[in-house]
Amino acid sequence: MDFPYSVDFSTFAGSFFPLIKPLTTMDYNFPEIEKKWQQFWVDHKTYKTEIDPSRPKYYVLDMFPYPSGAGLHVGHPLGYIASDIYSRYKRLNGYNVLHPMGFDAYGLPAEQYAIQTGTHPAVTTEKNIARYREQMDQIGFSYDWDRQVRTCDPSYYHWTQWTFIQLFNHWYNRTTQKAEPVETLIKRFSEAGNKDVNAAVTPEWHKETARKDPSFTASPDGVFTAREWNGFSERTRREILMNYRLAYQSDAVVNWCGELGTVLANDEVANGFSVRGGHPVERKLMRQWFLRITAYAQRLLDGLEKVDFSESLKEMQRNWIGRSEGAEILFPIKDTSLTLNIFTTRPDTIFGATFMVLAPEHELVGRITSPDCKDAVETYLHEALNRSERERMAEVKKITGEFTGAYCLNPFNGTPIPIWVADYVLAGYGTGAIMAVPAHDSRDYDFARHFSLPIVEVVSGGDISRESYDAKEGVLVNSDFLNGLDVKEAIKAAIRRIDEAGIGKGTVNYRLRDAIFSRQRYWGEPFPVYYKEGIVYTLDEKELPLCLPEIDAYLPTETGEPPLARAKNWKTLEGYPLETNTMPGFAGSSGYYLRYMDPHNNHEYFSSEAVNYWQDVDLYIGGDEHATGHLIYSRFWNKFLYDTGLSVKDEPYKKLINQGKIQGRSSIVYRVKGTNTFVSKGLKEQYETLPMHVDVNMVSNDILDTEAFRKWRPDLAGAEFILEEGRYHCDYALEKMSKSLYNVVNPDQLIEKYGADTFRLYEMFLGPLEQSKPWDTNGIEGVFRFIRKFWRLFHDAENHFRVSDELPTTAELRSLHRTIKKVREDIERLSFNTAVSAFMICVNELSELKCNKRAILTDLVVLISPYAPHIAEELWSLLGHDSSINGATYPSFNPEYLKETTFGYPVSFNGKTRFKLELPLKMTPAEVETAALNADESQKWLEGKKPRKVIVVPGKIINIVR
RNA sequence: GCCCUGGUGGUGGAAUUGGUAGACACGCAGGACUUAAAAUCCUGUGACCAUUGCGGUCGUGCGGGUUCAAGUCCCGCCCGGGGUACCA
Repeated sequence: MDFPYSVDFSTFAGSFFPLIKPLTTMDYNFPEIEKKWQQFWVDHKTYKTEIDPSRPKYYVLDMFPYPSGAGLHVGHPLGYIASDIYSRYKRLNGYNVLHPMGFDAYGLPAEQYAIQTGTHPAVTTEKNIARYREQMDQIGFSYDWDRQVRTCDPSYYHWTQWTFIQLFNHWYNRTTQKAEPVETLIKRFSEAGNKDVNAAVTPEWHKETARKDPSFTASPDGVFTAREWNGFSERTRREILMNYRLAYQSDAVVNWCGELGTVLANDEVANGFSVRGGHPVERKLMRQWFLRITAYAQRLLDGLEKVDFSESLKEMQRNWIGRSEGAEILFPIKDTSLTLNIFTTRPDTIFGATFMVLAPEHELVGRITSPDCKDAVETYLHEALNRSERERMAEVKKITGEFTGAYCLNPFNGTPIPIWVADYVLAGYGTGAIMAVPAHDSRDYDFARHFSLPIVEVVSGGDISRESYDAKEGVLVNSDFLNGLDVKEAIKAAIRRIDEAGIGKGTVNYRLRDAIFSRQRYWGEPFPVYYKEGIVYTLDEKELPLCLPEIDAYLPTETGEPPLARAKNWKTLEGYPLETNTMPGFAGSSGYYLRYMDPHNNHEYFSSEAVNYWQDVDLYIGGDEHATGHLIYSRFWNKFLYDTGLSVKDEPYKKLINQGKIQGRSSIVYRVKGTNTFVSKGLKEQYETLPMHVDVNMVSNDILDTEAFRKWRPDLAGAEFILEEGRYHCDYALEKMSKSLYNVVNPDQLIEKYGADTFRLYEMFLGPLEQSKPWDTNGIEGVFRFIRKFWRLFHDAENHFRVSDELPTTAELRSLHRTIKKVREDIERLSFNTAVSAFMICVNELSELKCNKRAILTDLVVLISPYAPHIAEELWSLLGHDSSINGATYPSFNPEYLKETTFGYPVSFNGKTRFKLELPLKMTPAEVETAALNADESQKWLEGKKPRKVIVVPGKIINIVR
C-alpha cells in the first residue's frame, strides 16, 4: 500500500549529520545489545508462528507498504511499532499471534522509473524491498518473516489471478443476496429465460449487446425466453453472460490519464487529476474490465455496523457508497408515446416541479427537441459535451442550459412541464434526468432564477423569495393529496401513490460505481484471459500463474496498445492472443491478509485448516487514506470469498485503527537581505530578512549548530550570525515531510544515536496513536534518559549487574503493581503514550527507593518488553534466564498491594479546592462530613457561616456548600 | 455547502464513568560534581497580584446554560485538520 508522504529518493549515505556523536558514556551499550538480540531472534526463529489449536489465536495486521525508493522515514514505523507492542503483549498473555509483514510490490513509481531509466521494475522493487527490510530489522519487529508475501511474486499473484477467474465465473443473485456460480444462471436461462432472474446486472446492457451483436434479438427491456436463449449462438450467450459476471468487460466512460497512459479507478482521481503524480485526467469511452462491487453496496454498508472502525472512517465509507432512498417516476412526454424516467429523493415535492432537466448525454435529448429549438440545443450540447471534467468542476458556479421545446406532463394532474437540458445534471447518477423543484433545491433554485422559471413553494417553513428551502421538515402545501402532511409522511405517501398508479417505484440509488479493474501498464498482474475469435475466455486454473512476460520497453506500442502487446508470443498454447491489460494496484492488496494464513500453499489460496484457525484479522493498523480504496475493495473481495465458502468471516477486519500522519517540522533561519549574515529569530524584526529552510539535522531544540551550518554548503562557509545570548534560535514551520524542505528525519540516524528501544518508546511517547502530529526530535533525550535510568536499576555505579534477593517492601510492591495495572489498561485501549509515562513514573519511584530487588525487577522487565524488547531480553538474560523473554508470562497485578487505608481528601468550598484532609477510607460519609467540618482549616473558609450542604463522595472528594 | 475530527502552560501531551486541571517529558532558570565539557544529580517553572511570612485572584478557543461540582454534559458561535460534492 502506498503512503501519502511525498518523500523523494533520499539515501542518506554520505550525508552530513553533525548531531551524531559517539556517546561518551557506554554504561548501557545499546548498539551491541540490540545487534546481539536481533541476531538471536533470527537464529532461534523466535517469532515463527504455527497453527496451534491448544491456544487462542490473535491476528495483528499492518497495512503492508509499497516499497518506495525513499525508504522509511520516522512517520512510517509509527503504526508498525504500535502493532508490534500489541502483538508482543498478546503473546505474553498466552495468545498464538499471527503478525506478518509483506510488500505491496506492484505499482506505478517503479514503472515510471523504468520508463525513465530502463531499469526493470523488478530490479528497482527488489532493491527497495531490501532497504525497507534492513530498516525494519533495525527497529526490532516481531514479524514472522517466513510468512512474507510480495504481490509481484508468481506464487502470490497466482491466487490474485485465481480469484479473478472466480469473480468472472460468478454472478450476484439479489434475491439470495449472494454470489452464485454462473452455471446456475445458465441453467435458469435455458429453463426459464431471464425474466425472473433478480441479478446485479449492467444497466441497459441489452442495448450495448444488440449493437455489438446484430443476431441478438431481445425485447426492448432486455428480457428473453428460454427458447430464445437456447437458440442463441455461443458468442451471443457469452456476450449476455458478460453483463451478469462479477468481473466483466464493458464499454464505459472511464478516467483516462494520458500522461500515465492508463485508466484509473475513481479513488485514484481527485479533482480531475491523478492522485499519483498529479496528471490531468479526462473522460473517455473505452472497453475495460470492471468488478461489480455495486452488487455488494448494501452489504458493504450494513457490514459497517458490525466492525470496530473509527466513526470518521465509517462515515467516509458510507459517503463513498452514498446510499439514497427515493423514487423513480415516469413522466409522459407531451404529444409522444415516450416517457421520461427521473430519480428523486423528494417525491413529496412533485407538485413543485416547474421544469425538468436532462443531462446533455441523455438519449432522449435528440429525440424530443422541437425543430425551432434544435439549433440552440445542438450548439449547447456541442459545448457541454466537449467541456472536460476539470473545466466542469472549475466552473461549477456557471449556470448553463437550454430549453428543448418539449414538455412532459405531471403524472398526477397532467400539468405540462418544460424540459431543459443542462450539465448540472450528471449522466452517471440516477437516471440522468431530474424533476427540478426550485423552491426546495438550491441548484434548481439558482437555475430557475437564472432563466426566470417559476418557483412554486410546496413545503412551508422557508422564505423562498430569498433562497430555496431544502430542509426535510415542514408541512406540504399546494400539493393536492399531500397537503397538510409533514415531509416524512409525504415522502411515504407519494411513493405509495406512485406505486399504486404504476407511474414509477420507490428505489434506492448508490453513488458507488463499479471498480475499473484494468490498467494499460506493464508492472501489474496479467489477466488470466485470452480471446478466441474475439470472445473472452479465462485460462484453465491449472495454467496459473500466468507469468508477467519480459518486454523490450515499458511503453505502449506504436499502435497505442498496452505494453504487454510488446511481449513475444503473448498467446495461449493454442495460439490465442492473451489479454494485454494488467490489474490495478488494489488487486494484490485486496486479499493479502488471507494469504498470510497459509503463504506457501501451492495447491490453493489457503487451506481450510488455516482459515478456520486464523479466521479474520483481530486488529488492523494503517492509514485512513485507504478508506475509500483498499479498505472498500478488500471488504468486497472478502465478502465474495465468503459467499463462495472460502473465507469464514463476512467482514475481514474486526477492529481497525488509523495511526495519525507524522508531519514535518522544518527549521528556518533568517538571512539579512543581500548579505551572508543570519539573524536569530528573536531579533529578526530589527532587520530586513529572507527566511531560509535549513536541514533539521543541524538543529537541536531550535538552536542552530552554526559550525555545521557553515560546512553545509560552500556558499555558507563565511556565514556570520547575530546571536541571542550567544545562540542562534531558529524558527520552525509545520509542513509536509519532504527532502526539498530539509525536514526529513529517518529512523536510521536516530537508532544509531539512541538505539531502537529508545526510538520505539519515543515514537509511542509522542502522543495518541490516532492523532496526526509533527515530528519533533526534541524530547527524545528524555526517553533516552529514562531507558538508561531503567538500566541503572540493575547495575551499580561501576556498571556491574547487581540485583538483590531480599523481599520487596510494601512501597516497592505498590509501585510495581500500580504500573502493571496502568500499563495493562493502557495497552488494551491502545494508549501507548500513557503507558510509557507510567513506566517513567515507576522507574523514578524505584530509583528513589533504591530498589534493586529481583522480585520487582523481573516483573518490570517482562512488563516493558513489548515496548523495549532488546534491553528487556538483555536484562532477562542477566537475571538468569536462558530462553527468550518472548516465552515469559505477562505479570498480573495484585489488588492487595494497591489497597490504601487512608485517602487525602480534597476539601472544596463551593467547588473550589482549598486544602487536603487525610482520612481513613473506611469512614462512613457521615463521619467524613463531620471530620471535614471540624477541621481547623474549615473554620476559616466557612467564615462563621453554617454550611448549607455537604457532598461527600467516598474516596473522591468533599464539597462544602456555603 | 455538507460530514467527520480537534482546540488544555513556552512545547509534546495527561486527566478512562462529571469529582484535586496541567501527570509524564521537553525546554528554560538556578545549584551540586568537574580544570573544563559531556554525563549524572538536586531545586524551581500556568498567568497575574502579593512576597517579610501567610497567601489571594484568574485560568482548558468564545458566549450562555445544567449541576454541590464542568476540560468533560446541553445550546449558540469562532478557529485548525481531514473527507466529500452540481449525487437530485
